Amino acid sequence: MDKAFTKGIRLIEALANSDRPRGVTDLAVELELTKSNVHRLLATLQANGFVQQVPHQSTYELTIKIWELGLRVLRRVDLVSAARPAMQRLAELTHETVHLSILQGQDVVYIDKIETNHHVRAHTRIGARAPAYTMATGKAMLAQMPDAYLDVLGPELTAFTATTRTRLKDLRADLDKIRRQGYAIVPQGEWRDGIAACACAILGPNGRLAGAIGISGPDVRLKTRHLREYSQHVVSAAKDASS
Amino acid sequence: MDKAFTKGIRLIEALANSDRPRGVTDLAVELELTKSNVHRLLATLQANGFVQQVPHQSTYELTIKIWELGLRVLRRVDLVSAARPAMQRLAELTHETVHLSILQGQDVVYIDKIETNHHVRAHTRIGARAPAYTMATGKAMLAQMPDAYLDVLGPELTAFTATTRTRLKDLRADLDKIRRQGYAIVPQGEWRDGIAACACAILGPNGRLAGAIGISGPDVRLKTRHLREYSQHVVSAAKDASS
DNA sequence: ATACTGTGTTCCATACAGTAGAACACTCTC
DNA sequence: GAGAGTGTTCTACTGTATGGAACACAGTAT
Repeated sequence: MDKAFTKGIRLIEALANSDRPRGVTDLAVELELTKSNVHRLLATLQANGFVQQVPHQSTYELTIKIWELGLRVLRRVDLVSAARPAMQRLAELTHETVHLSILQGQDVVYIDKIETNHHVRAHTRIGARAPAYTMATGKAMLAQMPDAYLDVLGPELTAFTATTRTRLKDLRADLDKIRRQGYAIVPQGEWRDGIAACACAILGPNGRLAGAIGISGPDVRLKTRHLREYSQHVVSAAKDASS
Repeated sequence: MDKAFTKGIRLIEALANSDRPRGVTDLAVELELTKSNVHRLLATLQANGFVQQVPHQSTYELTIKIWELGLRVLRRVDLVSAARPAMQRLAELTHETVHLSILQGQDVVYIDKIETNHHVRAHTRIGARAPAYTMATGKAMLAQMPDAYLDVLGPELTAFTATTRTRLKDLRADLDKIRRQGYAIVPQGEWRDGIAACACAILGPNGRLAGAIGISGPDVRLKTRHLREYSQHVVSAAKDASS
């Protein structure tokens, strides 16, 4: 179904993922397409303003048109501006890095953050993805979804640290607990070692899941008792952001 | 050439431009396609994670995947982080709104800005587009391009305000002046009424045009003599951002 | 100078994927 | 319960995307 379109999409992704202009042959090899195919796809992308050739070379790169489209999508979601004040307050109360993320399939995507001024920082980037079942924000959101939601990811629970939940049973137990207490705590990094976090889901006006807000920092500083203490602030911040 | 792909791209754009989820028929009418066609395109987009159906309705909307791709493109350009310090300094020196933009075909796209704390603001949005020949930043950039660059836009010089240059001859004269003095001044809005601006091009390490930095504000406050006075700061800010 | 290997680009007949239309299932409204 | 809207599925045809080969142009090695 729509073979040419699928190829074009994969081409866009390939161009977005590389930080330098790419040549036709190069792309053809990576995507396992013929040169002529890639060339024609690039030509159509160029005709639509998504791609440009760098002058005096014949390599291609994406224009910022995709970025423009992406901005509009984010503006439609509008969670960022809605949650900003609550995030700011949370950052001042806890002096830890505050994250705002949303659930996208089985992944978590960071859409905003406020950095702490501590020296040791949990190094993350806005726009980054991570498996939802390994993150505090991800778990807080998964807990809001029907049980069936987990079925699709099935046995794909790969371990990233020693504490990563690799059995669906353990994960479901975590989610049950989160549902009961209203917030998620991950005292030891299940995605990156040494990171502790606390998060709570944000619900939209219709009562459906909108995203999650959370704090995180090095587990040597953020002990479980601190997380418990901060959890009330996280919960109220999430409540404030629900609008 | 690549009809299906082109249709798919147009579909993505249509979805990005509307701020609410869209139905199949709705989109089919707008894009002048058949329902089945739109439906299949949406299915492929969905399979690739760019589109999702809103639950309990059968309307479609873009996921933030496009935003993720767009962010990576912007990060590659990297002008934003390179120019930030210079923009900050310029804002403090002039107390006017500072804009960072790049040239995209015949348009200017804002990629960053710092707002003034004055009450009257030139209301613009990051990610917005405007015709290059009507903006201070746009003219500063066009002045860096070979004369032939203007030929493509040809007689498409439409007037937006009384001062908009509608004849190519006048525009070329403006650009000559800008080339000579090293910066662009637009004392009376040629795109929006009442806006005065001053801008200077930013060159990359290879000597090629990278973007432009500029200040703007209401012409009742920003008289030509102020613009002249500030121009040195704008020029040095642009020089600082060239790295 | 000349061959060579690597680019990106153009061309073209064939196969097959995308096309449009009709039929279907479903939800609302009247 | 009929009707007018939806979104979805199916299918036979047709026009388009396909990949291979030929081309043009570079830079490098012979």
